[in-house]
Formats: sequence, structure tokens, C-alpha cells
Amino acid sequence: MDNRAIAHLLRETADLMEIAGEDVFRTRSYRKAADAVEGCPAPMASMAAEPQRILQLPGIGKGMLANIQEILRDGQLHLHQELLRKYRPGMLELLNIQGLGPKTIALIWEKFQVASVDEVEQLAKEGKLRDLPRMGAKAEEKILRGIQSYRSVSGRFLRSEAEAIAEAILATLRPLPGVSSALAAGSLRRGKETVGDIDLLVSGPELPSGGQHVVEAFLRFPAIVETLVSGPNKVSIRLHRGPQVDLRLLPESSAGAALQYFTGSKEHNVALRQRALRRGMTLNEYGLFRLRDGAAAGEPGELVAARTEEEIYAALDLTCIPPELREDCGELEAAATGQLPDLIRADQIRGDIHMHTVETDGRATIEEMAAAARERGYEYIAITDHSQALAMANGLNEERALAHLQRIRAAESRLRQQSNWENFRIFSGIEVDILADGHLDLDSEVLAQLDIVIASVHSRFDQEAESMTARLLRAVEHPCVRLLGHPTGRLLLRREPYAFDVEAVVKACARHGVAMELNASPERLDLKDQHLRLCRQHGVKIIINTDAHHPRHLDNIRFGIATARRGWLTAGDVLNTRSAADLERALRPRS
DNA sequence: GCCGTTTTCGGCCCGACTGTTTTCAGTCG
Repeated sequence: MDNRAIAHLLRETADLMEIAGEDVFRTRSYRKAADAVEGCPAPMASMAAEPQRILQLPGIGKGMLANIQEILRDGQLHLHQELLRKYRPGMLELLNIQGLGPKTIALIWEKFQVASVDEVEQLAKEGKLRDLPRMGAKAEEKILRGIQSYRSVSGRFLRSEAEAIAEAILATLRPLPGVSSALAAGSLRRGKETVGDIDLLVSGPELPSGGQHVVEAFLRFPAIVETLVSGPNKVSIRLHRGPQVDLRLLPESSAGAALQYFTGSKEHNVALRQRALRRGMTLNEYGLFRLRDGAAAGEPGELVAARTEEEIYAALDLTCIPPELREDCGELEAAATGQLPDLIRADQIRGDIHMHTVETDGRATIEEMAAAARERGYEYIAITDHSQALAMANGLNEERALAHLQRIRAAESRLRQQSNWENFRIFSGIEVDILADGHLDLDSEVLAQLDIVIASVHSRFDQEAESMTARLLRAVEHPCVRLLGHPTGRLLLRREPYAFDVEAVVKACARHGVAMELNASPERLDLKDQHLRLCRQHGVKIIINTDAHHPRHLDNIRFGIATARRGWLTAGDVLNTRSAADLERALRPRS
């Protein structure tokens, strides 16, 4: 069992213990141990022979070591099994529902012996949940809303997870003999925030007929629970707690047509096929063909293009459309008239201005974050630790914020004395919390001393859209706020983003010269395509940040770039493609 | 259950917010 699976088992145990009303600190120790196991670069299985090495991990003592050893030996944990027998597996699913916590789930079980999403929904609809202590009609409604939004995302996977799976599989297929290209198509290639399944395409001169070894290598991938289809051209599998993965084997000669076809979207392909028909051609996954007069229906005509996507689009009088734009949202018209935007690229990003350090809930120091940014070719960063409202993150009050500001300045001047660091900038910043009434949780005089203030909402994303809008509108008016942080909260594959009047907030940002953050961390699906287009329309600038809590999180910038491209953004729309001096001018708090 | 001692138990990220209260429990970050 790998580290991720062990961590998952420990977390589920913690969840069940919480429902059982166990000591919160004991529960927490299971979660902390899960973090340690998952964060450990070496597999637990390889360390089993030297238990003292496992004991050196933070948060793992003798008791937890015994648990880990038991999991490695038996593939399960006795305590976990026991709790599952006492309660029900459905409870773990119920925890995913916004507004339902362990206490309520335990209460529902106690009173109704119910532990599944469907049954809880039924009880809520019948108005029976309000009989429970401290529950009323509003709480019932909230749970029903939570169930609805849970259903809307269940069965989908974060693109970061999908990407990791796809890359792991592709890495095993690429070196195989006879494989000239192996890549992911589908919504993953289009850069969607979530994907339902993974489409992989492998092509080579002798494929598909000579691809038995490729199919066999694919079927050896660990964690396959079911083979759905297994033919010479197509193999479909389902992964344990993971998506379905489709592999297609293609001849090199039609690889472009297949890539185009399987990249989609469906809407884009329909529009493209209509365009082909209007030009006397037909398009399918094998190529673009000319329709011949008098030919029988279905009889293939002369092949026009199939080898590359560029050739196919060109044959339809279109410039090649980037995958992120293929949603039938005007991209065909733009490609036909040469008006496709020059979409932003990762190499144009010059700095990341949202990150945390050990001063609050980050894992690295100011200097370590700076070094990681420089390694990635950045010219500047901003240190933006949390403010006091985020108490669980050890957020800064005014006094600590000012002391931290001095440390940031000192770190910058120290680093700049080194060679090759002369021009590196470390902006002093903060991620300040927007309270329910729209006020910020730190004094303006302190905020005015910082280079960059990111104003974010951190609580209550089940709030009514109306009150959330009011909250954001109020914050945008604050003279120190020049950057609105992730206003749509986290999705984590089970939570709806914040609901608010996007257009009203975008317009207010335009009025007050406030930029909006596109948070690139994979579980934050902030500014969706249409939000970004509203920003472009109203001239609201975007900043793509990773919200890094660890140096490696800086690499998440690619997810933000993909989302930005889906929103038709160019370098001109994104402020952190500019020099440090320009960025500073654009974001310095107004006094 | 872990940790760090003040060596054998007490502390462990805690405040904002809501809905239900008649003073607070539950959820969330």
C-alpha cells in the first residue's frame, strides 16, 4: 500500500472517530499522522524494516507506528474496520456535504438509523430533520442545497489529480518500442478545472495492429480495479477511487484527426463538422475528407488532412485553435478572421505575489520561498501571510504584521547583496480577511504601509449570494484594497464556490481600479471562464497567483495559466507579466 | 495519540459566523 492510501485510511479513521465523539486531539493526531505519511518522500513500505525512521516523522509516535505497521501488514486497520461496523460507510460520504458535520451525522444516525445521502435528503424533504435539537427549517434547506451541489461535482476529479494519473501512465508508455507519441486529450488537454475521465492517445507507425505490448503495459498500471473494454484499438479501465481512463491506439497517419476529435469539446466539434460540411467536406476521427458528388452515403472520399491538427484547421480556412478555447464560444469565428487572441503563456509570468511562510501557516521561510521563485525564473514575489481573523492559521495582528514587514524588508536587502540577486524584489504584503460586514480585519494604517494587500473571504461560503456580494462590494471600496483575492472560495471537488453577483463585483473593481486574483491552487476553481471574460470586458486586470504554502506549490502556476487561457486572457490582461516597478505602481495601497 | 518536558501529565492552531437559542453548539477555514 502506498503512502497516499495509508494516509487516506488514517483520515477516514479520524472522520469516523469524530462521528463517534472521540477526543478531538486524538482525532487530530490521526490527521496529522496522515499528513506526515503523505508528505514523506520515501514509501512507508520501504521504511518498515527501520521503524526508527518512521518514528522520526513529526506527529508519529509509538501508537501511530503500530497503526502504520498494521496497515502495511494487513492492508487495513482494525480500528477503522470496527468503526465502520459500528456505523456505516455512507457516513464518510455524508461528511462531504456542506453544512453536515460529524455531530449532525451522529445525531441523525442516533435518531433515525440513517447514514446515506439519499436517505438524509428524504428526511430533509419530509421536514423530519427539524425535530432534532438545534435544527430548523433553515438548516434543512442548507443541507438540501449541500446535497445538490455535492451531486453536481461527484464523479469528477481535479485536473491536478487527473494530470498526475495521466502523466504517470504516459511516462510508462512513451518509451515503449513503436510509440512515437503519447499524450492526453479530452477535457484535461482543454485545461478544464475538473475532468470526468481521462483520454489518452498513443500513436506510432505500426499502431494499432502492432500494439499488443502497449495494451499490456497499460493494463499493468497499478490501482486498476476494472477493465471495461479491451480491444486492439481501445482499452478502458477504472482506477481505484479514481476516474475511468480510455487509451486509444492510433496510426501515425491519422494522429492529428484523432487528437482533434478526442480533445473536443463536443460543442466545438459539432460546429467544426458543420463548417466542413458547408465546404463540401466531412470530418471524423480518421481525417478530413472531401465529399464526392454521386458517392454513396458513408463512402469515404479523398483524404484532405489527418496527420496534424494544424493541417485540418488550415484546410477549413482556420488558424489552429488552442485546445483551451475549443468550447464553441466564438473561437471558430475568431479563427476564421485571424482574431484569435495571443493567449498568455507560462513563460510570460514574472512573479508570484501570493504566498505564505512559517510566520502563519506556510511551510517555508521568506528566504526559502524567494529562492524557489528565483529557481523558476521569477523577478519578484510578495509575502502575503494571513491576518488575525484566520486564527487557525496563526494569522497576524497589527503588531505582528508590522514586525513581519520588517523581516521581509530585511530578507530582501540581505538577499540583494548576493550576486545575481541584485534586482530581485520581495514585496511586503498580507492576505487580509474580509469580515461579514465588508470591513477588513486589520487597521488601515498598518495596511497602508504594505506594498500589496490581498483582500480575501475565508469563511461562510454557504452565505446567500446577496450578502456575499455586499461584503465584496464594501471591501473593494477600501482604499488599501487593490487586489481582490480568490472571491469564489474553494471547491475541493465537493463544495460549491462562493455565490455572488460576479458582474456587480467586476464592475465595482473596474470603478475602483482593483485587480482580481486568479488563484492557481488546484482545488480553487475561482474565476471561471465567464468571470474572466467579464474582467476583460470591463478592463479589470487579473493576477495569477499560486497561494503557495510550500515552495513546490509555485509549480501550480500552470493550472492558473490554463484557466486564464480558457478565459481568453493575453499577457496584457495579467499584471504579473509586468515588471516589479509597474506592478508596484498598480497595486500600492492608496493612502 | 503526540509531544516535551517544569520526567509523568497537561497542552494540543482558535476565531467568525449561523441558526438556534434565551447563552451556545456546530461548522468552517
